[in-house]
This record gives sequence, structure tokens and C-alpha cells, in this order.
Amino acid sequence: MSSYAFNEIEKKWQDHWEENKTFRTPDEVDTSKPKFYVLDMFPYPSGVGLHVGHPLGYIATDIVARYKRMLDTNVLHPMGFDAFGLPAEQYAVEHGVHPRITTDKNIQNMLRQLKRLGLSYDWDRMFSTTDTDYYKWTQWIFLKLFNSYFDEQDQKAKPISELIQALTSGTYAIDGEFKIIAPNAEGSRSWNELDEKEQDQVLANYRLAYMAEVPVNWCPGLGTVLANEEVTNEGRSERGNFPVFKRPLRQWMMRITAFADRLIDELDDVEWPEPVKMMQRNWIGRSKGAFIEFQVKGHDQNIKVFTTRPDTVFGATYMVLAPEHPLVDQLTTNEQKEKIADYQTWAASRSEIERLAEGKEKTGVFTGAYAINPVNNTEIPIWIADYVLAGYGTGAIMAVPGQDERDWEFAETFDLPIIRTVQPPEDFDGKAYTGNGPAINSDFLNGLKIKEAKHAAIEWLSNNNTGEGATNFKLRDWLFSRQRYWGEPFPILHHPDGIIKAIDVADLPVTLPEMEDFSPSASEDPNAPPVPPLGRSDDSWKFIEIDGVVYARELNTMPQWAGSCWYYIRFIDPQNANQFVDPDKEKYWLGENGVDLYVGGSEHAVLHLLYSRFWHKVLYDLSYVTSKEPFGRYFSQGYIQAFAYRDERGIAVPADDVIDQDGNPATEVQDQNDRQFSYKGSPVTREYGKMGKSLKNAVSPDEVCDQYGCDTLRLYEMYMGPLDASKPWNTRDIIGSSRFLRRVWRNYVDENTGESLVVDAQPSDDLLHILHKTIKRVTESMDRLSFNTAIAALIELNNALVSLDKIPLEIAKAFTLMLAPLAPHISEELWERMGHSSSLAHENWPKYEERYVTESMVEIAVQINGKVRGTIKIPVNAPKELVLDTAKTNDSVSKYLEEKTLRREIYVPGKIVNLVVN
RNA sequence: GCCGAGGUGGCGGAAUAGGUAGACGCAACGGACUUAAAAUCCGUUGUCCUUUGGGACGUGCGGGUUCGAGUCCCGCCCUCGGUACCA
Repeated sequence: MSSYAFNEIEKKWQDHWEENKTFRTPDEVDTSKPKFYVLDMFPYPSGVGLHVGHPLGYIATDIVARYKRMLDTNVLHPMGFDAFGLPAEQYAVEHGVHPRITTDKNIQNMLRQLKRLGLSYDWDRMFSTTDTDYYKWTQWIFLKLFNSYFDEQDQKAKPISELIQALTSGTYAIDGEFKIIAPNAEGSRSWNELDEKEQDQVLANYRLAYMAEVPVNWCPGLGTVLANEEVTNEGRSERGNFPVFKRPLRQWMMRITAFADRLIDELDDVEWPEPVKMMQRNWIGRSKGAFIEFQVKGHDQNIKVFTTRPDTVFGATYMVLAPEHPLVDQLTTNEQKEKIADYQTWAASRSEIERLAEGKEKTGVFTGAYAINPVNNTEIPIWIADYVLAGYGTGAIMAVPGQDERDWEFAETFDLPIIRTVQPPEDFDGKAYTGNGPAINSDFLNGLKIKEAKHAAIEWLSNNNTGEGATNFKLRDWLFSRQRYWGEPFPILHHPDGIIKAIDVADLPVTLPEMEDFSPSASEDPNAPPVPPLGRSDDSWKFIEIDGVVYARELNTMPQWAGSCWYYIRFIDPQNANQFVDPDKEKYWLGENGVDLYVGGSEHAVLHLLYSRFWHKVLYDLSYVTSKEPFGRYFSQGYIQAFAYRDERGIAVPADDVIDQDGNPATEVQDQNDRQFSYKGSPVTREYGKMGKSLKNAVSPDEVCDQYGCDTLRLYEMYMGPLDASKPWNTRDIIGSSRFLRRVWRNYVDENTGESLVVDAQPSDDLLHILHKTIKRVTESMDRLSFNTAIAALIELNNALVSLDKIPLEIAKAFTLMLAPLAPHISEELWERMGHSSSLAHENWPKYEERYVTESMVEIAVQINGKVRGTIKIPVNAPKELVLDTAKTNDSVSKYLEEKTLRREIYVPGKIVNLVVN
């Protein structure tokens, strides 16, 4: 017997690849050859290991890597672990086990699972973001950011030393808010007049990594900041139900907003799915408009607003400040104080999503103060309302109900005046009119179209010193610190007088201290200063004496994003102890376009990809990398979804143990409609969602490998549908991929004798046609990552071989090579059995010959009035007249032409004939 | 709410420039082989009507453009991803 023994075969070839380092990309490659850098989003090593959803992208990139190697390309295909993160830390808090122990254990398990899938990674390049050798360089990059500023003139990052130089030499002066202004400006001071602390404040306003007070969800009961999604509607923590307060905290920030224009504009240069580019553009949210200053009646202060519609300024009938706006307290009149304070408290407890939701009841409170509209000196009331967010624009708006729907709703609710300043069309019967039209009720703007009116308004405002044209972004600076233990420590020291000192590059890495208790310090007092876990570390770590000054270490850590922001660079040169990457290697592997193919889940479409691009651009400006963009081509994969079941209490139960009314396992009847499901005798309800731990519907790749082998698993996952679509896991369908491979095996190997069925004989002409058409189909499918259709083509070719007693060598070889990227183990085995002594990993991909791909006759459909009534076979190059005659005289067509008038004849060569009659 | 994607047989999906809807696989049904079962091989399989020939309908719902629409346009419904501290 010599049936398809996938267990032995897969073990044999995985060992072979490992022993021979088949997929090792040497440190020095032949750089005259083209390169292909294909990368996965590396996983977080979770305790439950991989489920079958994880490898979806990994299998796809592996196929590409193997395919590219067969096209004589240098391939870089690495893998690692994004191993800082909350679960290991949470486990440490609860069980006192050091996160490193948990993390290492999980990595070992996931590594075993990944290797079992036959993925052709260069494992010698593997690392984790938690390796000190790696995070040393994460800290190094952080220092580059800290020591850089954004030069507005040149639109690029530069070393802050250049700015200091310019300041010292008196090129600029400093204003009262520690911002740089023209020299000798009124009320300015020169840099050299400032003390060290003041100078530090100036630089903080320009560094790309800086500290600032920002409002966050502070949960003193947990001693940490929470994500919006971790806060309940009642304003309490999901975990533990502690109260949560919106409170300003001094946090590390990244000045990503400085790069907003480039992050939008340079998207044009990358080959990414258009929807992802769209999401990034919308996220950055560039809008052109104007800042306008409104004087407050009886106060010195002005209120600055951003508006995209400066043309409607005559229609500004009231103003709205965000409840958190710093001027609210000063402006509010005594009678209104209590109401305002109540409203502020209420608004602080609401999530941003709730606050922006349209269609809900508008809420707000009058401050009692009035502003003066600069264009007509009208007094307009100042309100606060939660539909204005502190973080967007200036946190204040001029409300123009005539041209803005939300303002109209608000004005109606509170009976505020509405003035139209754009003439709606006569048949317009809506409320706010946002369309185009001539300006009305607008003095010097009257009659102008929106675009002209905007220009005119901005010109008037600048001439009168009450405003200026401006571009505003929705994008906010990136909040970069976390109150956690299991993250990269900041290479930062705090001087007792508040000055921030960067640790010397030579003293990197700053390693995490050993600790027993990893929890942050909780408190009942919402105003108590936060004490992150590192605050519990030994004083010998927390304090460091330099030149007689005792500095305190920064106690926050970096977010998980930090490690994943640049790992694609480190893979190029992972062991380099002297540099974050060797410049020559970087130049070859990233080149002009960066990573050649990056595959990952669409949930990363905005944040991770945006943060990475930002860091990359800084490194590019500082001449550390050669490509403007990190990822030249990006592909979003879909999710594997699965059915999940909940009991009467709404708790998810293990999907594996759910049965239907006839006792069948639920997983076998999931696509039938008339099933009632139960778990341990009690009825359960069914839902559908992303496979994972929380829904208890995860399927481990180990199970499938045990039962069918990983070649089958690989094929099944790719055959489920297009890579970018989400699709349901259906265990029952796996058998189809398994049958295909067994059928392949039997075409090559006599199961009774073990003899090869491959013979060196001339294939029939028919078979050559099928072969070459298949090569064409598979090659084209591979090039567009359409592996499901590549597999379908191979199945068809294989089915055509089933009826043969022996298969010709030419066909057998080409078929094996095409199957190899998809199902590499069985392919290597068959290749060896055809007499080859080395791996097929670097064999040449088959090429098709045009003469076998084209047919002499083609079948086309004949339509009458757009309905197919028959088909005809015609020579490929038949002249139109002949085709139309053949069509009209065809038996099943001609009867539709009787007693009718032929009005029109359409012939699309090779496709269709359509005869229009009546 | 906002931004983005999707909806095609009993199920997963195919149809790359608007041109024969349902390739390929699963399930189901019929047959061959077998003492039997499994495995394997051959065939049928969108729905409805029809005696055969065939006909009508059909890509979430409602409209539209076109000789021709799964594909393009307008309006709706539902599902999924993101919404900045999950990453």
C-alpha cells in the first residue's frame, strides 16, 4: 500500500526545509536580482494559541513567497511576535506570574503551530517586540522623534539641534505661549533671555515626541486610563464598575498632525486598496476654511473658531463652545453657573460616539455671555453643547443654522434665530440648505457663489485682523503613553525642576525592572496623581543620579503600537547590534517602494498603518530609510467567521458541543435552516461572528492538521473564497480539499504497488491545450492573489487526468510546480518521486505557450432582444457578416425572426450576437 | 451617528473592460464496484410550469440608464470592520 500519507510527508519535508535552511534569505544576496519583501502583520502571542482565522493571511503570503522564489526573485519573508500587550500583564496582575514567562510560553506554542503549517519563513530572522535587543532600537527611534521637530517651511522633520541653533543665533523670538515668532515682534523675548526650563517649554512645543496635558478617561479605581469602549454608558469602567472621569493628564504625545498633509498626499504613491486610502484620508480629515476671532462682550478674551464656511459668517446667530472649553468658566455669568456646571458634569460622562450621534435630542446651556460677530457687530449668545467636541478644531463653533443641519436642529430646540445666507432654489422645502447658491443677507458678499464668497470673506477677515484662511484636520496628535508595566520603558528622565532629559543613546536599552506586583496604584480620589505599575519598582531603578542631580525615570510605558511601527525594518537586519538596520541592506530590501506586499486584517486599515507611515516618514526625513512609504503594496484580508451559540443567560457555550434536534453536531448542519440547537439538553440561540475565544467558536489548526494534514488546511482556507472577503468556516467542506489531494496522489502513484504512474510520453494535443490554459489561469490568479480560482483551475486539470492510466511527465511536472506554492509538502514529495534530488522551491514557474491557449473555434451566444435563444460555433476570426448569417439561420434562433422586423444587429467579437426585433 | 466594505442556488463561492449567471467545491439524489461498509468511479442537481420541443422567473428590496445590468446611476433594508487606550 502506498496511499497519501500526509503525516509522514509533511513531517519529512518540514524537517528537510529546516535542516537545509531552504528558505533562509542570506545576509548578503545577489543584489542584481529583483527582490520581493512579503510581510504579514505579526501576531500577538495569546494564551489560547492560533485559531484557523490567523493563518488565512499567513498562508496567502506564504504562497506568494513560494511563487516569487520560482520566478527567480530574492524573497524576504520573515515572522515575529508583537508580544507586549495587555493580556499577559492582566494575567501577571492576577496570578503574579511575570509577563515574560507567560509571553515566552505562548510564543513557543504559537511557533510550533506556525511551523506545522509549512510556512516558508526565514526563521533565523524571528524576534519579538519584547526582546531587549529589539526594544532598544524602539527606544532609539523614540529618541529620534524626541530630538526632532517639523520644519513647516521644508515640510520635513529635522534634528531639533538645528532649531536650537537658529534660536540661539536669534533667527526667531519667543512669544508668551513659548511659541516661536518673528524676531523683535511686539512682546517677544529672545531665546537667550529664557531660563533652561522656559527653553525646555519652547522645545516641547516643537518636538515630535512631547508631553502635554490631554483629557483622558481616568479611572482612579483601576489606576489607569481607559479606552472609550471600556467605559460604560453610565460612565463607569466595564472592568470593576469603578467611576471614570474625563480629566486632563500629562501624557506623552506624538506630533503626527505635523505630517497630516504628507500622510494624505503621499497615499497617491502607494498601491493600496482604494477604500483603505479613503479611510485614511477621511480619518486625517483635511478641510479648508478659516479661523475667525469673535470678541466676547465685556471681556478681553476672543473666541477663536474654525469654520469650513467663512462665507456664511453673516448667518452666525449664536456660538457654541465645547463643555470642556477653557473659556467656559470665565465667561459664564453668575446666574448660569450652576446650570453650566451640571451640564459639564453630564457631558463628561458621555462617550464621544454618543455625543456626535445625529438625530438625537439636542442639548445645551446658555452661558449668559455674548460674542460680537466681527462682520456686522451683532451680539450673539454663547452656548455650550456636547455636539461640539473639545478635540476638534478650536473646540468652538460659530453656529450658522441656515446652512448647517445640526445648528438648525439646535436653533429650533432652543428657539435661536435663523438667517439664511445662501439663497436656496425655489422648490427647496427643507430646513438647513447646504447646497450651492448666491449669498444673501450678507452685505458685501451678496450675490457671490459659495466659492467666491469664501475667498471674499477670508480676505475681509484678514484685512480686519479678525481671521485668516486655514486648513484644519480631524486627525489629533497621537497619545503615546500607557500606565502599564508590559511595554517599552521611555528612555526619559525627569529633572527635579521639571526639565525632561533624554537618556544617552549609549545607555540604551532602558530595560524593564524586575517586579512582583504589576498592578497600578488605585485610589478613591479622582484627583490623586496617577501611579503606574513602574511606580512600584525599586528606587534603584526609579531614580538615577547624574552629575549630582537625582533624576526620576519616566514611569509610563509605550503603547503596543510602538513595537509594531517599525518591525518591518528590523527584519532586514535583525541581529545588528550597532545600528537599527544596515543602510545598504535597507536600501536593497525597502528600495524606493518599501515592503512589496503587506497583508493583514482590515481592522488595521487606519491606525496601525497610519502610525507606521508617520514613523517611517520621520526616519526618511532623517535619512535613515530610503523609501518615502513603508508599504508599497498593502492588501486587506477578510475574517474567518463562525457560528456561535448562547445559552438562556446569554453566555457563549462551546460551539463544538452544540447539537441539533436529531443529535447531529451543530458544525455539520450549520448551513441548514430548520435546525434547533441545544447544549447539554438546554436550548441555545445562534449568532454569527468573528472566530475567537470570546464566542467559544474557535477551531484550532492543530485539529485540522491532525485529521487531514496542513496541505489540505492550506488549500481549504484559500479555496473558501477571495482573500479580502470574510467567510464562514465550515468544517464539513474541508473534505473537498482533502479529496483533491488524494486524487492528485493517485494520478501520480499506484496505490497498490507504490509505483510511479508518470511516464515520459508525448501528451495529446487536447491535454496540452488544457495544460497551457491552466498555466495561464493559475499564473494570472496568482498575480492577483486570487488563490481560490487558481485552485479551481488546478482541480479541473487534475480531473482531466483522472481517466488516464499514466500521466505524461511534461504535464506531471508543470502540475506539481503549480501546486507547490499552495500545497508544498505533497508537491515536494511528488517532485522527488519524479527523480529530483533537491527541493522544488527554486525551480522555474511554468510558462504557457500562446498556441495552446487559443482555440480555432469559439462558441458564442445569440440573443433576441437581449434573451439568449441559442449558441453558434464560429471560427475565431470569422467576419461579422458570416457570424450574423450563421446566427440568423440557426434553428433555435430563426423562429424568433419570423414575421418580425430586424431593427438592429449587434456583434461583439468572441462574445455575443444580439438581434433586436419587433 | 460618521467613515469603509459586503449581500449571487440548500451551503462556500465563480463571472478580471456592461456581453451565454451559477465555473470549482460541499451537501443531496441516482447508478457502478463491494458479501457489506468505507473509499473510489460515472451521472443529475437555481426555482417554477410543461407530454416532448421548450417556456417563464431569477444575483437583498424599489426605481433608472442600455440592444444587453450580478456589474453603471438614484433611493431604501440588512450584515460586517473602524471610530483614536484591543491592536
